Amino acid sequence: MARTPSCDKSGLRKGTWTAEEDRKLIAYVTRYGCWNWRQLPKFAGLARCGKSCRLRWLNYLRPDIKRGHFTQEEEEIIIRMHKNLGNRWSIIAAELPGRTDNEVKNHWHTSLKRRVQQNEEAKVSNSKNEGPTSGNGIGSLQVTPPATSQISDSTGALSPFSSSSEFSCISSDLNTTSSSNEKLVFEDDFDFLDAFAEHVNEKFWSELQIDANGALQNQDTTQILDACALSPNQSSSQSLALDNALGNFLDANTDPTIDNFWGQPYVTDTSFAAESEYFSIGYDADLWSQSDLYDEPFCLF
DNA sequence: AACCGTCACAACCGCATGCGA
DNA sequence: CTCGCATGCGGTTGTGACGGT
Repeated sequence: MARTPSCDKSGLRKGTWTAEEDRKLIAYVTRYGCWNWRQLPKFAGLARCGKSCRLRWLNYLRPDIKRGHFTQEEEEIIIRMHKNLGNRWSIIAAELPGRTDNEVKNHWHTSLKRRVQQNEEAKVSNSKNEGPTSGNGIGSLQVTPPATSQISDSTGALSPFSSSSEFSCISSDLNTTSSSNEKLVFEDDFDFLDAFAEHVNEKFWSELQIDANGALQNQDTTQILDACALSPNQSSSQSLALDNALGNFLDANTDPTIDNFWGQPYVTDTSFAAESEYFSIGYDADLWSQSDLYDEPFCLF
């Protein structure tokens, strides 16, 4: 279901995202947020256009994405709203927590559209046979019940990054989530990344609560991420080092089998981040304040 | 086993919109 | 008001999977 990787004339990659690219994007957005999609790939060490990064994050990598089978209730909402609004996919998707406009749109074109058309045809046929009183309106639209396999997975098949029900009970309070009791001390930038990678299979996302717009709800977390954010004013050598680190840090620390890594629920623990000395050591406030790009508060995701 | 048509969906593209200078 | 840039949105395409013949 993926495209063959390719490369366009400008040297930017197109097509299927590799696991390594995903990890780079996740690591970068997780840590620094999406301060500027166009600039992001450069700092994240990705040979992708910003648009592609944004799309990949919003439609696939975001932690609150719900993937897999649409429930009957979700399908009814889509059908009803499409009837009223037409192809306003983003608005329709907004009514379906965890669903993206792209996914809703795809589901409509591949499944619901045909089903609704058949239903309409059936109604027309019935009306011819039974007269004008047979129509019941939108609410009567027949929605095919989910298959047995779908029923057995009543929570919906979630993305590799949200594949457990843990997301439905995310706690955002870093002060109360130090369950891991781990206090890690980071000696430099890359140790943070290494530590991040060590926890990437555990409970990372469980510490973050993200609203419908993808914004962090926990102020403490936002402040932390503000403080550790990387300035584009870094020297080129710093940027280069960062690129290398971002490209390799997870490889060096995560599960050796990529398939296994991506098959795991994307949940890890960030409580260590809140307690780390890294955030008070690695942040140059003066340098930071010089950057016009960062005048606005960070918006993670 | 090979071929072919269809399905599902990730990803791309172009246009629209919002916003700050 | 205009312009340029960043982001959002919806249409469309490309590709692997899968089932039927």
